[in-house]
Amino acid sequence: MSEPKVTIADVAREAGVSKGLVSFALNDRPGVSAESRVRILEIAERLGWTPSLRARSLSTRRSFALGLVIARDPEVLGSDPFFPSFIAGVETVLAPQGLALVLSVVPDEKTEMRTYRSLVSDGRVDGVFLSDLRHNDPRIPLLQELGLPAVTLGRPDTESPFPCISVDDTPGVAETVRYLVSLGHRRIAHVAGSPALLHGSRRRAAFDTALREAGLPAGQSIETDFSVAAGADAARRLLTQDSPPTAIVFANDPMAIAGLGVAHELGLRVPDDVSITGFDDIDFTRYVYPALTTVRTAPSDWGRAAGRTLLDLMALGTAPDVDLPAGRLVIRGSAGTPLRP
Amino acid sequence: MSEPKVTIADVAREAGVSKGLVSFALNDRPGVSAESRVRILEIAERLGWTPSLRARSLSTRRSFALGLVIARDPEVLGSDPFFPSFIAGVETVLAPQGLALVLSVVPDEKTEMRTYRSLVSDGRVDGVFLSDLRHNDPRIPLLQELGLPAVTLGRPDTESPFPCISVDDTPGVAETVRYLVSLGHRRIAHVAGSPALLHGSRRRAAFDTALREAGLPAGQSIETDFSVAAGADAARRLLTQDSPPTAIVFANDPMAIAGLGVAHELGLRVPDDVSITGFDDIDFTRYVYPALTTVRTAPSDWGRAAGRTLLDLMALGTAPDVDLPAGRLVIRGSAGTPLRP
DNA sequence: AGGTTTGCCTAAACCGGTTCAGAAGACTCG
DNA sequence: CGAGTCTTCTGAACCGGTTTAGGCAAACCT
Repeated sequence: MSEPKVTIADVAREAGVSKGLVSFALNDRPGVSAESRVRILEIAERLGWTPSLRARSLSTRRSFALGLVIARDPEVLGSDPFFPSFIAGVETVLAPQGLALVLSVVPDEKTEMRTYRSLVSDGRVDGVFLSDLRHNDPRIPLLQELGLPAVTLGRPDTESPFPCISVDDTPGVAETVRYLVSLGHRRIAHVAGSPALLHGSRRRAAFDTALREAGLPAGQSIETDFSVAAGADAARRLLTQDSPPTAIVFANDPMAIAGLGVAHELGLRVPDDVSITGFDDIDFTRYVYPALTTVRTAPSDWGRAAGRTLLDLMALGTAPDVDLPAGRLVIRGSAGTPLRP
Repeated sequence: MSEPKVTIADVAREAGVSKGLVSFALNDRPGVSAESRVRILEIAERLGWTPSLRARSLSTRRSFALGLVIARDPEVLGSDPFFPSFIAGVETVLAPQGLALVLSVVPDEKTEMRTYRSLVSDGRVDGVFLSDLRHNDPRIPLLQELGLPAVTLGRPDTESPFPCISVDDTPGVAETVRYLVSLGHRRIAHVAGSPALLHGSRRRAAFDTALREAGLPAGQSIETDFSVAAGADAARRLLTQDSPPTAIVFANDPMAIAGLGVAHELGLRVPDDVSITGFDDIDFTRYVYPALTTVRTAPSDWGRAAGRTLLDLMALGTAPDVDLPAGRLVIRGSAGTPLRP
């Protein structure tokens, strides 16, 4: 079956030159005559030579792979389409370069730190993506100490030596709130994501600011862990109290969809009795009823940008931050004029 | 920062023995006196030696990584929580062994085949998981030819040299149909998954059989690609025709949730006017309205079983098939007695 | 002319492990 | 006591590339 792998030594012998020269020719580096170069390439081709990643790894001390460590409760992970799309985006830039993606899904943050350490000490990856950025993220100093190139998904709130790919969630949240206000809403609540996560607390801050700018009093906010279950709980709490909000801004779509379910269950009409908005514009949003008004983000663009930036960083030693265009509000049916403001 | 990596040569020098002996001691293989062994281990420990995966890879011709290639439209991938959970399950068995998971998300089947080839020729992985099994799956002969250990997720419909992890979907579908019939439904339709995918066509066959066994005439089936959008389209077609079905069995939850949305949009009451059931019991099902009656499956158990089986296969050269317990129907509110049978 | 540079190439070391042939010493056995 | 066997260990080859030091000849000075 597996015909004996042909090595550069075979090519060298066939071409009557030294191993070193073959290596030079193959990597087209100077110091090889044009004539020899084509002959060597031709012979390598004819012999069906393919480079041995393992040998190359050993001598160049690179692994030709990038890492992504995801620390999330599998439950939360499942309902969040961010990662599949993000990964698909990353792959579009890695694959052409012959780089692989090493994925780790770990249950908690402690394991996460250990995982980074072992990825490095095993030399498994040449760089990593840092997602779900947290406040004062301990992974940044860790990776700095480990000397591993990294790209952060989101702008860290601490000093960071790494380039970041970020998108400002503020405009999307602000647009949402303005839209709701323009429809006549005055009691607007927010179901926030995890306050430990930067995008969670930033969306919340954006919400607070937007209310203030609309001249409204501070609204209710409930913190969650971004999970569908927590979103449902929060919605229930908000909607079963006295004088419930007429609109709820959810920090992500899965929670908003759960909110829709809760509203229906409570016999409330959406958007007549309560308006609901989401964030991310996942696949589902178009197909729930009423279709979800939400802010569109583009996870696969993140993936592409992150991949490119990490490649640049590794090749050039430095890479600029990337600011992705802010998400725009997509208006569908789940938000409307309140029946009883 | 990065202190010069300590190698077995350092340990050997320090212990006053040869490199070979150190290697033997470290891998605890016979031929080392108990005395030397502990001394070498002690010194390795003291020096902070850690094995170089790269060097080991080169000399043992193994990569200590397993591969998963996912060929799916990113859109479909995003709404399907199978893979995140599956991967989390796989990781629980890989991580303790120091194995990594190499993930590839590719857009189409052609790229998929190329990806397998390059994973092998690069020696990136020691084995792979074969998911989304198709009829007459070309990946099986390919992997056989490439000599790569593999585990199939689902039982292939062709001769296969690989162990498979499978679960029989028939009981779940049958239970669903029986339940609907017991509620009084007579016109039951099916929104099937992709006929190219084994689990798609098997669920459909199970549906047909179940109807027959209930003494009902063949029901309507619509084929889809498992995507939310296709599910919504199918639901719309089914529900807008003359004498629409009173119940729709969807081949997965995302489509069922879309079906729920379509029903609402058409002004139909669920379950009074139409009952809807899903398959998989994803996170969302509990939180849509009405909560989805569906069949529970356990993707992370698949992951664990697949991981263990692949490890066994690689270690022992053979591993038995695993039959996972069939999914049971989870009764919630989306299916009920038809108002107008 | 002699010395320096340049272009092309080779040999060998190196990356950090594993593995194998065989040496040296201790032990067994007839 | 000498041959044979075990155990323990060494040295070197090996995995398949990259990289460096240096050799040799032709071209380039002045």
